[in-house]
Amino acid sequence: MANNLDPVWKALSDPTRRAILDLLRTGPKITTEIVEAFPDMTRHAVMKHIDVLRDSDLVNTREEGRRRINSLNPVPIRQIYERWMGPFSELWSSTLLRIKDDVEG
Amino acid sequence: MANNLDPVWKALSDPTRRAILDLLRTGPKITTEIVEAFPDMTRHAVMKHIDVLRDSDLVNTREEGRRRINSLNPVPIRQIYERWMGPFSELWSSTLLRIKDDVEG
DNA sequence: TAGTTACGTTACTCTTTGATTACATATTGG
DNA sequence: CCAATATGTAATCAAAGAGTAACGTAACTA
Repeated sequence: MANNLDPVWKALSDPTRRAILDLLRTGPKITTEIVEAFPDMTRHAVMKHIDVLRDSDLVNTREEGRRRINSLNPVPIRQIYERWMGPFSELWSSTLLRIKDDVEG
Repeated sequence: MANNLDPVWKALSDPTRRAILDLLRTGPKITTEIVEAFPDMTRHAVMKHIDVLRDSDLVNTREEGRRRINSLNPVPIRQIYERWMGPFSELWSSTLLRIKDDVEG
């Protein structure tokens, strides 16, 4: 298992890629289905994003004939939460945060 | 309150900036203190990272004489968790995930 | 088997980003 | 006041990232 989450952070920094992950949350999709969900972009641009997601292990791809079935791997997202966001969550319940919410809300 | 979390994602995608946030988790720091925590980088490089963190509202800065005191704002991190990671957390406990873990582990 | 479908590879732009260098300003302690 | 401290601005540069375009291959199906 890859232990360095840097590529995952990089992958998540792009809104298109996060949208692809949102899409895959509803179930596996073949590449063409994903491409068609982004009509403002060329097929190749979307495929590059899928490549990045696969390289960072956020998406698994298995081939079935001429189709490639892409499915979400939620493990790296969970790792980001546990390893990095977890420590910050202590601050979410602090008094300072509540004050800030009051001021801004 | 800023509602678009895109700049926050971008800010978090850089390991140096995440390290700065980790540092600020222990309490507010003046700019020079942060700079000195990254001896492999020039002062300006670190300051630019602080600028990005401030622009994305992850860090608040107040001036005190010739010093700038930088403090962590955990709110955007919480928002990322709630708005984006939360929906995925359903999958963390799903059967699909357990099967996947078994296959890959 | 011929044409359509699904996907891949390579190469080339254009923009953004991370970092450096040089110069400048403001504060403060002695 | 003056030198050291703390920070800021501007110009520049290299590398990475996002997107497009052109061409190619393998598989299904009618």
